[in-house]
Amino acid sequence: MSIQGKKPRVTLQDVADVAGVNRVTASVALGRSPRGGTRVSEATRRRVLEVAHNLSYTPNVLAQALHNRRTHIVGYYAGYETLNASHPFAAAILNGLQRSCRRHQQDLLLFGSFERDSDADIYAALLGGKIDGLVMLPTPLSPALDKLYTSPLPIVGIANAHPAIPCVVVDDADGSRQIAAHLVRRGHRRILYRTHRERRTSVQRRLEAFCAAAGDHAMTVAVSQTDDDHRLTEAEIEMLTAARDRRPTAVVCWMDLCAHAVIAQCEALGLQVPADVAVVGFDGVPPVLPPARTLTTVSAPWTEVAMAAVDHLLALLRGDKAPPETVLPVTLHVGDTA
Amino acid sequence: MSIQGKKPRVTLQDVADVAGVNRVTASVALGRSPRGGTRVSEATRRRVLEVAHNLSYTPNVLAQALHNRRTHIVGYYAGYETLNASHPFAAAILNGLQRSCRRHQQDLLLFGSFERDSDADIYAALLGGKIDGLVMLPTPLSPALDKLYTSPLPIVGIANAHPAIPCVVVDDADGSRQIAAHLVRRGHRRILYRTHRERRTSVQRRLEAFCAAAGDHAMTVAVSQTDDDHRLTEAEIEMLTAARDRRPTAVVCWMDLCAHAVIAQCEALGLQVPADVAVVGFDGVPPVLPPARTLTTVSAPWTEVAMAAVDHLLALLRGDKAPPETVLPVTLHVGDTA
DNA sequence: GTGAAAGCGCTAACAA
DNA sequence: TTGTTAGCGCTTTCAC
Repeated sequence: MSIQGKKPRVTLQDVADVAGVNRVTASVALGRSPRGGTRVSEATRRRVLEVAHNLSYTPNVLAQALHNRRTHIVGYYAGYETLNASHPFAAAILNGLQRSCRRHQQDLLLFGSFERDSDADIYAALLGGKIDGLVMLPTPLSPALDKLYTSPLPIVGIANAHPAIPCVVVDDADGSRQIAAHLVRRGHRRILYRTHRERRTSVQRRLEAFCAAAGDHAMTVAVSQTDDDHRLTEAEIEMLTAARDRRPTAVVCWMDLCAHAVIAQCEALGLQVPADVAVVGFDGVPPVLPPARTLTTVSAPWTEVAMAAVDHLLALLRGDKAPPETVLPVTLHVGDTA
Repeated sequence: MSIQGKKPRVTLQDVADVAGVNRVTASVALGRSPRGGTRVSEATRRRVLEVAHNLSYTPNVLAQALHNRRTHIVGYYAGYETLNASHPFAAAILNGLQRSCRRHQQDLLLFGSFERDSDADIYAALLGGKIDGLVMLPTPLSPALDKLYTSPLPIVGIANAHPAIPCVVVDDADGSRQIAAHLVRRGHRRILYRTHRERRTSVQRRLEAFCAAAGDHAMTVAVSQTDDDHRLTEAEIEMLTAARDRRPTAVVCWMDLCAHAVIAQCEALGLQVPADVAVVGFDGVPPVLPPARTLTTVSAPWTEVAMAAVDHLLALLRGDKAPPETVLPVTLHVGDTA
């Protein structure tokens, strides 16, 4: 193992000293300056460049950032949600953020879940100046974090719309309508819609659009609201195991992971999917591993959402403005579960 | 949408001005200083704190970092490999890094793949001072990047051992031996071992240990080396479809994703898994979605590897030293494919 | 207990 | 074409 962290970093002053010029001259010669073309003589420039190379000089981006007020770091904050990269949704977002950041030569700083920290700490971490702007997943925040939206920090939201910031979302309502239309075609009339308790806009929009569309198609919808996406409630089990002519013939879940959990539990209850109950999800991130069941789901372009979010954020940083709400289209993918 | 990026940040000077004290006094009063307890009067301190709170003052971490030479940011660089969060391995690593970073109050900066950038650019990005230390996936680097190992930047490697830096790896050799033992018990004698062309130490160790163990167990091993983990080569297909008494009865893959691809293709060729060919993987990251087949694989604690890496990195930053090679144990998980 | 001075490394503006 | 001055926001050292 090498002697790490021992050598002091090579500074611009060092380069200037060796090259026998002023710090500033060296700085300009290194070419990042505006009209550096005429400022430094060709001879000097070459000398400085050579010295810099010999010394393996790398500019201290911190000092640059302090001066320019630009770190070229974009932050991602998943709200109170843990940023679990194993979660297909989170992974898709992360991939999009990375792609876009690379394209724009920005670095990506991940803010994980802060369960333990106070809101003040989160606020400080986010506004400490490490990042130029923030992409976030707007969830119902505590009041203390509402300050975020009026802070000097440029913010773009994804997945959930929020009136205070530009947001990039998918067409939740349309997805729900597509699901409803599909189920009607398959002859379903009694639906169990499984939603999430937290009032995120995307969750709400999916639910409302589905209920509306279901009404138009003369389907009856029982709505089940829960915190735990992975376990059926007593009430749900009771419904699903009721008499054949009364129980719902399809379960629509607000997101894929929930749908997969439902499938597993239905099968455990002796219900065939989709023969006895059809199951539909929402998100449609293609799995890397071949899954047991190909879920019928609304496929949403989460990677593109993340990329658009970074684009908009950088527009804000340039002083341009970003559209309040960008809605990306979704598609229904019919699998073997509904 | 709010007026973003307009308000100037509130600075320590602002706080000091309003509180009617010197910048320094304010700084000390804010309590980050060593013996601030006695330095500032209780009255002053309270006043400063109150003003700071009223103004929603957040210290500029950049300025702090410039002074302290500590950004409290840990970087992760996946080498030339794309950091694909959908890849179970990458996701497990990311989760581990995040957990450990949060625990240690560090931020995590992701360096994506730099395919397009020159080595010099990578080097500059990594050494620019944004990060205090780096966790990386040592892969056979270009000579230009070898400088990284002798640079002042503290580095800890994961997954692949590298003599120049402290590394955290899993017990590749033991995993291979467990696989060999399992296959012998199941009566396999002719094995196809599918390895990767790039000479990473983990890949090498798995291969060598497997061949050695296979030899001990009197199994014959055909080694197939390839760039493309997802597609069987002509030669492999030929082997697998040879006469029953000559073809390999088991395929051992250097990693899970490869194994899943092999399974799919074997089945496409009309070969039953595991009846006609058994398939074994390596990595064993538990999938979030229920997979079609439960792979027989060596399960490695990648999340813990990542966490240990951050721990060691922070030890280096403290001036302590980290063990050259930390080896974490693995376990064979017998699924339904071998 | 408090203020003044110096410096972290860099760059924009102004002189020479 | 080059050097000087000043300042980004903060903290540590040393006088008062």
